[in-house]
Amino acid sequence: MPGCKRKEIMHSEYRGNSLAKVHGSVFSQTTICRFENLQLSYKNACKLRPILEQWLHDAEAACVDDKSGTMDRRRKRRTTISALAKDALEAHFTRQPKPSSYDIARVASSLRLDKEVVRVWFCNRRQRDKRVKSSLTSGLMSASSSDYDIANAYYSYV
Amino acid sequence: MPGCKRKEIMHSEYRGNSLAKVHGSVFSQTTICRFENLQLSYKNACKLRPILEQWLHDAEAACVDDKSGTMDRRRKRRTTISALAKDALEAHFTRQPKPSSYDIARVASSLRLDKEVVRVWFCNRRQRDKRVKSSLTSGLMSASSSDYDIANAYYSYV
DNA sequence: GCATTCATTCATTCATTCGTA
DNA sequence: ACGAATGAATGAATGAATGCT
Repeated sequence: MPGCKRKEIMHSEYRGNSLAKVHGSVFSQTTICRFENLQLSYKNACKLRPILEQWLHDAEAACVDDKSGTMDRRRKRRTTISALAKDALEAHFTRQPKPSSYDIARVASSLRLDKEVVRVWFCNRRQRDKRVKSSLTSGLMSASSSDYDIANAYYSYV
Repeated sequence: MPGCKRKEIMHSEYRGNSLAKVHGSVFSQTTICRFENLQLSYKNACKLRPILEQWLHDAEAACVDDKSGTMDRRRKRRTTISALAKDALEAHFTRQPKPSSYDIARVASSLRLDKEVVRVWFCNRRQRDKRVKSSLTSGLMSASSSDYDIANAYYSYV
């Protein structure tokens, strides 16, 4: 069920200016999305729930602009990993989810990717794996399980 | 083959007021059109099929007006891109479907267009490209024809 | 009227920060 | 160092406005 309020909330955030800070923390569209689709770890979800729910409750969007834009150092340009490479990485992952730095180097060179990119890919892959397995599957946080199943479906095919 | 029922269904929707909601989701004329003309991704089409088919089946259009029209913020007025500019963009696309933000800026200024407009144009162009190649037109909906992905591999030059 | 294009919203992937062992 | 939390950037789904013809 897509939250109706979300749009409003996100809106201001979406346009550069952070908004309504609760407890001094603001969250991105990404996190809201994960929350709504139950893609957070159980622990994480529990922590965020009250905060996010309060947001969704408070209709008012008293945009507190701050533009704390302490834009840190240049962000590395996001690399696009081809589907081909992804398949290869996936294969490696099933065989060895936690490759040594040597393995990483090998894979990286074979796929013409930066070592760091490969390393990070495995990190994220492990996270995802864990999320899928531990987040709400365990049934704790009952909620409407059907929603989760749908979300989960996305992962089932990589 | 144009669906006969479609007109009726669309009609009410077309005029601002959402109608017969199935599962709470309503679709626009655009989406119906894409569905009928097989311009959706395989996955997307599968998802929509049951819903849309039910619509086309249910003759009655119990218009549930709600005008929940939480009319979002001002929508940017649609810019019209001249044929000339389009040709140029197209040329750029064949050379580099995924221009860097710097390239975008360059193209934008050379064509006297807003950077954002150019960026979005490329997004949409890529989508179209993918749709055409992967949807149903080409591969008789063979599941994982990743022609695009393979082609894309060439572009991943970091 | 139906189809296509510009625009926006929603979901996922690469990337970074931060606690902690 | 490593995983957990989090986000910017990107892709995917969808729509309003515009064209055809």
